[in-house]
Amino acid sequence: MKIYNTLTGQKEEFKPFGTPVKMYVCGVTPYDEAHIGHAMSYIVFDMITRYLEFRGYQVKHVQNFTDIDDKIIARAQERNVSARELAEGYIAEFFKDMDALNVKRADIYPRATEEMNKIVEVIGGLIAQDQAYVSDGDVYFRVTSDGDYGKLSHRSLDDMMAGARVEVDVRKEHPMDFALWKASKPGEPYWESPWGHGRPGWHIECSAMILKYLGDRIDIHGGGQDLIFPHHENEIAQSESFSNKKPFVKYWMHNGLLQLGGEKMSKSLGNLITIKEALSRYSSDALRLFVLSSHYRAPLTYTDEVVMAAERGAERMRAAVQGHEARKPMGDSSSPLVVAAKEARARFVEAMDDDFNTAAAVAALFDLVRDINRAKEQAVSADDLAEAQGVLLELAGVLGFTLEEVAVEEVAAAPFIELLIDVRRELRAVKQYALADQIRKRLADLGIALEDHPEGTTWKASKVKP
RNA sequence: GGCGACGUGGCCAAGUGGUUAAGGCGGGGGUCUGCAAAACCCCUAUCAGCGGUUCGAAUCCGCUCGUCGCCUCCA
Repeated sequence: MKIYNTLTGQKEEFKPFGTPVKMYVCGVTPYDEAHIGHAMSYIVFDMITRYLEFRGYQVKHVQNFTDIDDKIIARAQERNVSARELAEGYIAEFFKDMDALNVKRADIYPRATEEMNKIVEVIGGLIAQDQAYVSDGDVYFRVTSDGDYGKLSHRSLDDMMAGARVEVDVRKEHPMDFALWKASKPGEPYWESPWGHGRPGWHIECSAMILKYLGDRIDIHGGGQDLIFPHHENEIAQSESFSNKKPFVKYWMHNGLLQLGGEKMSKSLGNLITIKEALSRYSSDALRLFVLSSHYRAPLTYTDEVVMAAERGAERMRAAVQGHEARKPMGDSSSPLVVAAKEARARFVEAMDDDFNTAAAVAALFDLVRDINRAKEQAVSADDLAEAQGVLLELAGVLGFTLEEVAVEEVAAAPFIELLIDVRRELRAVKQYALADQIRKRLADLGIALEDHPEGTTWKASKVKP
């Protein structure tokens, strides 16, 4: 399989260093609710993890929490709680969101505040090698000590200086030098270090955690494209300088950014939609289909129209696996449906092997959906149908779809819905269609869709408005 | 100013040198239905513009127009 590597700008054959595949994905700074941009990123890397496992790789997945930084301190002071309490609360919310999105848990979730020993060790090592220096209680990384600084974002120090948006800071030797350790101000949380009380800079925690939990060379490092510079650039500089081993990361993977109404959704613009808000309107499968309908490296624009379209698509997939019953595989059926399922699988794998082309993989799934529905009308054997549905469920599962019916809060209302359906059946029996149709219409307005079949009437909750 | 991405049907989105340009949503017409819904069938594009390379280009090159991202906290 091939993976696009930001470092080289090319698709490369995936050859991990060994087993397990070591993967690190940048996590969040838990000072607020996670938004749908985070959802996109973690859905993407969830899909990548699931596919690697589907392809037989064992994956060791680490994701951090930046639970101490300026924003956390500021927010905690606003709310009059400790930085730790604030972070703790939003970490719990983050896990709720990820679970609701059916994002599989990483193996380890280290937190910056709990990795101070390793962080201090790495900073100390860099100072000892003269690649970092202490200045007024801060510690800075000396970018000129790293011969290939800028290789990930593909620009030179000269290019960056030409940007001219760098502030002059007398504490730094070079304007692009960045903080490894920040001295604390009075009243701020701090940790002990050889350079005085302070806290780690943003980039160093990831280097330290990777070195500690995965080693000095890892296979995949992921995050949003907005992290390429400066965050990941600095991580490479620190890590390779400290360990003297290259490459620090074999495949750098970056997802495109989610836009909202044409604008990038970002904390500074304040135009955020939280994951909870999105999930109150759409199913998690719909959000996932929305994300995976395009390539992970392409930017994506969130609009109600497009997510609603994904909701309808998700409903069609769900309907296709309805009534699936697990059966023993029958071996080699030559029925057209089973053959179609095999073809869908082959197309799916081919698409995914090409840098996780989920858009093409999803297309294969929808073709299988059509084949299954067609077969249902033609009353194929239960074994063949179960087999094809099983393939659809399996492949959809690799992309992280649950294909479970929309959870109905109205479940408590189910007996009443059944009652209305009974009444309506009586009305239809005596051809009181106007009343019968009114019941159907008003239930539809409440999000309950009725479907009349020769065998009787079924109902389901729907997120799609009639 | 520097670096980079992108522009495919009404909307979203694959395809990056050669059979009928995937798929989803929407729209139109059918089948089914008391009517619907769901499902199925059929229809709905020549790839921003111009020029070039080539036997042949959406796909390569150049220019023009347009959109966007990064360079600052950010997934």
